[in-house]
Amino acid sequence: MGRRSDHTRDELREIIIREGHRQMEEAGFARFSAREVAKRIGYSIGTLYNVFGSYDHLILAINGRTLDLWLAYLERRLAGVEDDRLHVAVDAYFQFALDHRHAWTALFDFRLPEGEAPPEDYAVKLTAIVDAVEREVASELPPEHADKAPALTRSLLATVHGHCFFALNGTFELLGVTDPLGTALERVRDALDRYRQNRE
Amino acid sequence: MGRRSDHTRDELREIIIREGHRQMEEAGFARFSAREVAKRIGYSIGTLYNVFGSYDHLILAINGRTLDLWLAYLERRLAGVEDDRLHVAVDAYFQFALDHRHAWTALFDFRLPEGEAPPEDYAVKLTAIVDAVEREVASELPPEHADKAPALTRSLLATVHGHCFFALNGTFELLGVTDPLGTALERVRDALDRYRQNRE
DNA sequence: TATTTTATTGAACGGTGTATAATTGTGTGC
DNA sequence: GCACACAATTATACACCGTTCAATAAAATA
Repeated sequence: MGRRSDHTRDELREIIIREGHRQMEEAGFARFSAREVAKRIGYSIGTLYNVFGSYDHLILAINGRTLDLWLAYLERRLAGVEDDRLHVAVDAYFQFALDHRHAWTALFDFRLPEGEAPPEDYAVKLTAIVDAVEREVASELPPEHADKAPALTRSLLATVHGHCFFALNGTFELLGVTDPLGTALERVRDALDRYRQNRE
Repeated sequence: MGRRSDHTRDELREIIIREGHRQMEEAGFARFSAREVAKRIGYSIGTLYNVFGSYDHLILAINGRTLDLWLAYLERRLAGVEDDRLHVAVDAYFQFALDHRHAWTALFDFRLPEGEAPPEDYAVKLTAIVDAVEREVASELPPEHADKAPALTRSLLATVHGHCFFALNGTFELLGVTDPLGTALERVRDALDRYRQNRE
């Protein structure tokens, strides 16, 4: 068969990503299959490779979609909130991960070949999330420490990530930790206290 | 061929784990292949399945070996150290991950099927590492807060893990973070200050 | 020595990502 | 209106993967 003007290239791209993301949410990274995605949308496997070039690029596109959803969720949660916005942001981190277990986990299961950098649009999506959190961190810092916001934001994200990761992968359950979110929030508060009390 | 008394079952187990671990360090979780391990030790793929029962159990055995090496390294680093032992422990966390990138990452890339618990000996190995760190955390806490050591240890491990993970998977590089270890150590100090200053 | 037990094999199966030659519908120029 | 060129799509082939299992051969037992 030849050209099938049902869809433009971009529409097809969108269809594949949508179904791919659904697949990722259902099956998880380990069981994800590009062939299965092709089958479900009624295209052949070859078409996926014409559109994305490789398995890795398909995964990057799907993970990019997850980042989009993540940022949108974060902004929705923060909209209109006046008090404790950073608290809400951390809670949203956990809640999104719990609501999209497999897709969220896939963000960290996938790794590019050594030395290869992620495409720019992927980096942009990630940075957008970090920037959104950075705004909340900055507003919690006293003005004289405003310059600490970027570095502190990245450290707090790592901190929260560690707690969230251990909560989802069963490590905390194995170790008897019962309130990962509450614990993560304690660590965030501890870090902010460093600057609120003018130590160092 | 039939019984080949070159090795006992346990010796063969050991041989497979040793070569499997080597393979894991070289290729990483995504490219790891049980068939390749079999080929390299001169046994057939069927034999691996007779010994371990499944791919998952083979991986668990290899990851268990990584945990053994991790604990041994941590103890070696702490041996004879008198000051700043917790600092050394955190440094050892990072250094082991860097020295055994692929094997360390595989600990977190691998996930058992939903609802399945890891075998007890795996849990024991993990707990041993946590306990070793807990001793150092406890010795940093004032006596009146000794009861906080278990929960705080698990939280600090998650904190350090998050920083180490982002350092290794390229996230920090993408975000311009230059000193992941130093940043993690700051977060550890912040958490300890909560109890050293008698807040809350 | 005959028989049972046990370790080991390797082929078969259904799945994967990847590459590419062949095919077919569409749009263009004559 | 028709032939041609283009571009999208497919089907097939390939080399791998984890998994299963009947067949086999060597050691242990009787």
